[in-house]
Amino acid sequence: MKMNEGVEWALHSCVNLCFIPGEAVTAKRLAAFYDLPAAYLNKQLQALAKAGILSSTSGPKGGFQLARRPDKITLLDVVIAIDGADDAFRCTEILHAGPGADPKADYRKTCLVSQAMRKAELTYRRELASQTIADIVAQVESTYPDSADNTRHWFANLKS
Amino acid sequence: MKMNEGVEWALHSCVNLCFIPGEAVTAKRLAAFYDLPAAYLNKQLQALAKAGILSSTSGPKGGFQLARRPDKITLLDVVIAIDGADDAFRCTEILHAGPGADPKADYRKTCLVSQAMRKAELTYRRELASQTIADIVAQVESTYPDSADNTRHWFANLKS
DNA sequence: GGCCCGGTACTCGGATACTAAATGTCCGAGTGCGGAAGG
DNA sequence: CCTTCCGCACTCGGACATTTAGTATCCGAGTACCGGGCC
Repeated sequence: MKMNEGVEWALHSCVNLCFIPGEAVTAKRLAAFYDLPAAYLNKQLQALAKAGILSSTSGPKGGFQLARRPDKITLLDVVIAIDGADDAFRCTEILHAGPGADPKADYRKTCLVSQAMRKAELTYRRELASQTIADIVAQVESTYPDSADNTRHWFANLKS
Repeated sequence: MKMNEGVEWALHSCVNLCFIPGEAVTAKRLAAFYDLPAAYLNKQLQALAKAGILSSTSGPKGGFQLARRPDKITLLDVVIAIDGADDAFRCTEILHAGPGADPKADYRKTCLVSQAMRKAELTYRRELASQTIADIVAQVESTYPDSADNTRHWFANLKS
């Protein structure tokens, strides 16, 4: 069980975009901030844009910005945009191959093993959905106010 | 985020082993029950044995059996044995590359994004740890008593 | 007849291929800006 | 001097390699049983 690494980048990028409201930021600059491969980060940002989390603009003065208020973007939204909506535990309905199986049964719902795993994943997703980008930003502001200021200045000026 | 498919097999196999107490069952027979590739299932069972969940015996009349009581085997134990203990979300501490970073800081603990993700995973693991193989077996017994009997007979007799 | 011993068949165990997916890179389509030309 | 138009530089967007991890298979090490030989 390994989550796409782009999720980390996407979350941090969303947080950083919160510090630069109303302005399009290019993938290159977001990548330079953490010294990430720009082209690959761009790909992740595209996924966020396709999911309606970011809005993108082409051409000079183009870039990405949040498509909606940070308190309307949950961590689950970002995870699903980058990593897909599929459950980690995939019930392949092996019971179908077992003796005395009902060919028309939907074991994804009736199999108790599947139910137990699904139940756990549900709590996971519920927890992710309960936290928003705005929450993270607020925590950063209160816990590391200097860091927040530094980030703002870095993106405001061209140099670090 | 995709979990190893062997987890499903391992869980079902553990449940089935509960129906055959005190007897070693070969990987081949466990695989035949669901028409799975025997060699690959064997590999998963080895992982369970290495984790101390199953005990293995070589030679004729050999096979696998539960190494401890089913109510002492949590779903988390099985997941970790097959899929590894690493968190799905891997904090690569990209903050280290950011401006104004503290080289000696452990961002896996201080990074708020990492904390938020870890918090969600913790609830997931807690939920998995709260359910045992014995719970699943008990649910099967009460919900599908016929299925439980069928399984017992299938393993008792050589034919289905 | 009973005991011992070797061969055999069967099991797990780990080393070895194969396949899919994540990771990383590259080039093309589209767009706004800047400058030059003309009025 | 102001307006218009063209070329350019910069951006996202998706198609294309590369590397890693998951999937699957195979053969060797070990062990209990079974049969024959010996006492």
